[in-house]
Amino acid sequence: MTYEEFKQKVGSVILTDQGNCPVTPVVQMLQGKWKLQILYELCIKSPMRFGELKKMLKPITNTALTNALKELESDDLVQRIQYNEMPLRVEYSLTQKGRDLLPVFYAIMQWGVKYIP
Amino acid sequence: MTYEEFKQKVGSVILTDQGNCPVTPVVQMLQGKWKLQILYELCIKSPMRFGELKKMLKPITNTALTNALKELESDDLVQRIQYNEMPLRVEYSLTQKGRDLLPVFYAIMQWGVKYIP
DNA sequence: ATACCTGGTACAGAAAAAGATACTATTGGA
DNA sequence: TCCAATAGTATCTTTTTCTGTACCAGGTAT
Repeated sequence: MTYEEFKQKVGSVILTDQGNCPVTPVVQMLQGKWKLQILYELCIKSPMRFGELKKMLKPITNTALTNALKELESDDLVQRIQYNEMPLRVEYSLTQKGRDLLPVFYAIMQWGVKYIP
Repeated sequence: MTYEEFKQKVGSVILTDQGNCPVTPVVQMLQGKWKLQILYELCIKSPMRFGELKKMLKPITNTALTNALKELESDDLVQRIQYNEMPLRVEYSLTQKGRDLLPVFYAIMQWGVKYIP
């Protein structure tokens, strides 16, 4: 994709607010030390339980995992379902909105293939 | 793109390190309050001078702009060229590596079109 | 001489993010 | 009655990031 193609596409698709980068809010939604790794685990396997995620993301703390999951949930990227069994079971999975990030991740990975050794 | 397609593509292309999200380092490179907005301005217009960027990104401070540009430069996403005229002129532009992020930004914007009202 | 232009630096303080440690609620079972 | 398991909370400290303010350097115009 060239500059010019990009400008054309950007211009016609979403550049309604002059000067405000439309990519920023999306990347802000993915910011934080753990969110992307959580989404990645949920891309690979879904649903996953709290403790399962914690094991995969070791050495994450309860606090960090809880906070990240809450934010992802409030952005509607991740769904939380609680089963009131004993012991308690809570499962996390991607929402449709979350799954729709896959092409973004894939574009990033293609860039990574070229530039990360 | 579905889960399964993603897993297949990820698995074959880049998932050599088990459990480590390959998207994370790229997003980390874009983190920080100003970097994306700088890249975005340089997508729209390139090259741009220091003062010109400062005007576009107002109310950014000198410190913040300098730091962000230095990091982008050290990641080889942005190129700095200094012309020793008077008054001094310094121009910033995207490198090829930086321009190759355009498909990523475009994928993000397509997602944004669907989910950001 | 002095003030002004561009493109920065230096440094202190405020604010935000992350980490460490301890604790809670539910309830099934020994 | 007390312990274990899961899925968290609560609170404090440390670390990182961001901001505000002042200043510098080379050269030019007055």
